[in-house]
Amino acid sequence: MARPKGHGPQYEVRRQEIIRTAAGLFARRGFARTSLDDVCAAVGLGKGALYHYIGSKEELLLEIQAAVVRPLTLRALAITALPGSAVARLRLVSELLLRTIFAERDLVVVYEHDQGQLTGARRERFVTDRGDFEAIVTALIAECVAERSFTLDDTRLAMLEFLNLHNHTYQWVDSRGPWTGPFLSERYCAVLFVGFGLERSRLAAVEEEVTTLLAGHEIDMPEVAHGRTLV
Amino acid sequence: MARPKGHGPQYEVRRQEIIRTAAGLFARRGFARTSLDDVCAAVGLGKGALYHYIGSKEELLLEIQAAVVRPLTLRALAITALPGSAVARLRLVSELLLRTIFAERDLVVVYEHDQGQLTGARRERFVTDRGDFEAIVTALIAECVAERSFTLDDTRLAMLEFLNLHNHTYQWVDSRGPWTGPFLSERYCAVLFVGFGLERSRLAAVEEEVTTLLAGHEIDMPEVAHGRTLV
Amino acid sequence: MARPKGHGPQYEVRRQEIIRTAAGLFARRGFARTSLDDVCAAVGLGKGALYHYIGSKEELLLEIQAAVVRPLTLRALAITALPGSAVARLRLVSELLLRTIFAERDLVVVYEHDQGQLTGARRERFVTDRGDFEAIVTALIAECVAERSFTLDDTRLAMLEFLNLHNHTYQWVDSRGPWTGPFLSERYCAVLFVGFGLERSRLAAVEEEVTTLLAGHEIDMPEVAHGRTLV
Amino acid sequence: MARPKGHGPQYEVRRQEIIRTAAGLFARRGFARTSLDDVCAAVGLGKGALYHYIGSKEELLLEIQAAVVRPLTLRALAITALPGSAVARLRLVSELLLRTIFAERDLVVVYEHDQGQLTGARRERFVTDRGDFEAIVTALIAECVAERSFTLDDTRLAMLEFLNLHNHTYQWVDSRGPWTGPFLSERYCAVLFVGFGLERSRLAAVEEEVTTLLAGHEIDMPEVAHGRTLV
DNA sequence: AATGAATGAGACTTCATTCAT
DNA sequence: GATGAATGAAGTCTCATTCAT
Repeated sequence: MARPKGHGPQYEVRRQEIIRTAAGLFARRGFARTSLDDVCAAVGLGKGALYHYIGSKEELLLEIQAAVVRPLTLRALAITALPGSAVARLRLVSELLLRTIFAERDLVVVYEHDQGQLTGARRERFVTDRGDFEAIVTALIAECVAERSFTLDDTRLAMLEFLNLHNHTYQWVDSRGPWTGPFLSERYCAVLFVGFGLERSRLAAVEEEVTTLLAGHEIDMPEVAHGRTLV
Repeated sequence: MARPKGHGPQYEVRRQEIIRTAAGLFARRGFARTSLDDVCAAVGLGKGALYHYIGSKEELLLEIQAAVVRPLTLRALAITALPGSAVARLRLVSELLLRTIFAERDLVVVYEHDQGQLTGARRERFVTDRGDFEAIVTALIAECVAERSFTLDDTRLAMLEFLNLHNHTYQWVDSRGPWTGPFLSERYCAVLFVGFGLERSRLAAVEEEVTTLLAGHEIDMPEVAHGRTLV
Repeated sequence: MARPKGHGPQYEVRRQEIIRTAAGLFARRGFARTSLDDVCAAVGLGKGALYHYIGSKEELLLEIQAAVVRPLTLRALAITALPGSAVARLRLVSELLLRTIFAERDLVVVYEHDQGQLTGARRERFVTDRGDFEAIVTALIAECVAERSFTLDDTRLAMLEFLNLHNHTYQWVDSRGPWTGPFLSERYCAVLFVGFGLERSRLAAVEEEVTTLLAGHEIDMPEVAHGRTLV
Repeated sequence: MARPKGHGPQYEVRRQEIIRTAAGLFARRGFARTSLDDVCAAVGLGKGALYHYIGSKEELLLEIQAAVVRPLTLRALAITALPGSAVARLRLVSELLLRTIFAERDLVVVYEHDQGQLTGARRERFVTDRGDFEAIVTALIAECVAERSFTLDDTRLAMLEFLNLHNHTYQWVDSRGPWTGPFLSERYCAVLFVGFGLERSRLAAVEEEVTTLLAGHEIDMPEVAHGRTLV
């Protein structure tokens, strides 16, 4: 965040490279089990040089978290602001989430898994950021209820169900199935939306609206990536 | 010559006490961030004495994992063998899962969160154990399809959806909502089952069957526990 | 040494059993690398019980050392007192040494190898004991010179050569050659004695005298044992 | 990206210093009884810094072993390749061995004494290295037989006798006698060679040849060092 | 901008020994 | 005589971080 001035033009590039490389290691071995020596080796920098780019190991973790949740929140806000039914927009948020999980596996795995390693002010900031995103989802679900797409008495519980189903995907995205974000999004939402009270017959219309929205607007989302199989 | 090298009668009691105390610490601070010194302090033993009860830190982790997945599998198998519709039995497995999550928060949190810390043979054993449980769920879902309760083309994906929704609950069970396992189970299953193709009108009948089964059989499940709020 | 009174008749038997079992472990793994737990497991006793028989780990080591050097010294003294030429008696001491190395491999290995682990008074006692044995050998060599069997100007150096050649055998006795103590003794002495100035033509006579002495007197020596091959 | 991860120019110097200092401690107190804390104190480094230079305690031991056996083997090979009789060259190998024992007491003591502490692949490598050296000696002895200097039926046993006599010297080199390597070598070889069948009258000629070889060729050997007396 | 050396706290684990029963 | 539990010091090794160059 607050970086000393006077850095060369390559500084930020290198920095992002380090954050992503570190995320890859953290995702595989876990944050606590990965040493900064490992990071140095992976990045090709000496111990001292690494500290020119990161403030501390925990700061590095926070950068990873931020690299996930900040774009996610911005993009979800943009989707919320689109015209169209709330269900369709919720379906787009679902797709955003899953595309992100598939396209940024490492970052997301660290984000989901190593939340607990943050401490103090950094922890609070994380909770706030995550809360912002959850609020967007909750509001969207409430809109769905308002427009009579869903029949729900507890939008907060519905939000938790929505996020349970989506977020836990990080646990097996690497090792199972040859699915893509958009595919899983359609499937997840089919189950959730009908379960939330949407008439099954309306699903096709929702998908059509989603297609139209995707075609008609510049919606900022990660590219579609395929699941891989880990060694 | 070699007389039996047993343990005192208190040994196993103390051992379980240690496993549970350690689970509490691991759940809160994370496995990697919790030192055996912390465990010693919590159980009131010296470093050396702790090793009378555990083989190593990782062995301790495995014990925790086993304490979750082994009873879970046994109990799920017993439920599978009950008479009654497959949907009702799946609903009971859901309740088993959620009651376990609520009653054994600490153990479950460690089980779900610190899988990756196991290595070598211990890791393989964990994967096998988890696979056994997943197979039970998959089979039950297939039965639901066979009895025409669900309309699904991919039971494996359905299983992953089922477990995503349930398992991710551990992430917030401590800090949110004043819900119970049975309550969440009904809610989760209402969404999932209808999403999977069950007619909404049949939900009440399923619940009734569940009540009957619970009343009529000795079904081995953790007691109902309420959510708490962490500091 | 100073044992509390009132021990049952089995006490000393059990004690010797422990000493020999421990020697086996120490010989294989080294004194420092062998824990008393290992000893307990091998003997079939609990930790506490072991301390009824030994004063401490180092005391156990001293007992092993004593079990080697004390009989060795007594037996060597007895040989010295025999009638006959000094060369023949030196040859018998050689055979005593090598028979001991083969028959009591474990004890000897510990004796030779882990001298340095003794401390304080125990160390001094060890040095004294070993010095006693060396003095016997030196005196015998001096007798050989006196009787004109050897031509030497430095009996102490000759003693060191004699013991170098013999004692270092413990280093490979387990893994090499299918030899026996008496065989190696004849070979070693053939080289040494001729090297020390004995006329080669007299070797046969010495061997004959040795045979006569062995047949005509009750000479206390370990039984002949064959080398084994370790796994 | 990945730039060469070298070490500073002082690194190897410091490293050798550490290896030799550690050898001194290991020689006196034994490998197992010497802690890395002791080594740290002796070299004036913190615990962590020590690990910049060594991989582990056992690796340190291996370095010491290698520092003995590798030069020894190379130098013995060079001697083998010299012109001259086999006896003279065997006598030079003897002198090489004893000069090494005297000049590098600490390294040799550790080499001879703490072989058993190596494990796994490191142990195998040690056995191989030692075998190489033994093969050189055996071959030289066979040459002596071939040139009719010795009369032997078992060159392998002769090699073991040769090495027994020489190697065991490490056990007392510190505390006894004011001898030097060349002196002991002449004495040892006088005994061995005559014992192996060389005519005593030829000894002087061998010594003369040795002197000529030493004067006429650049033979790589440790400087002559005198025995010291330990506290 | 980068390096490699150094630090020092702290991690897991082992082990000789003692003690109540 | 014997047990198993407990102790507490010490051991090897790791690692985030700092610093002189």
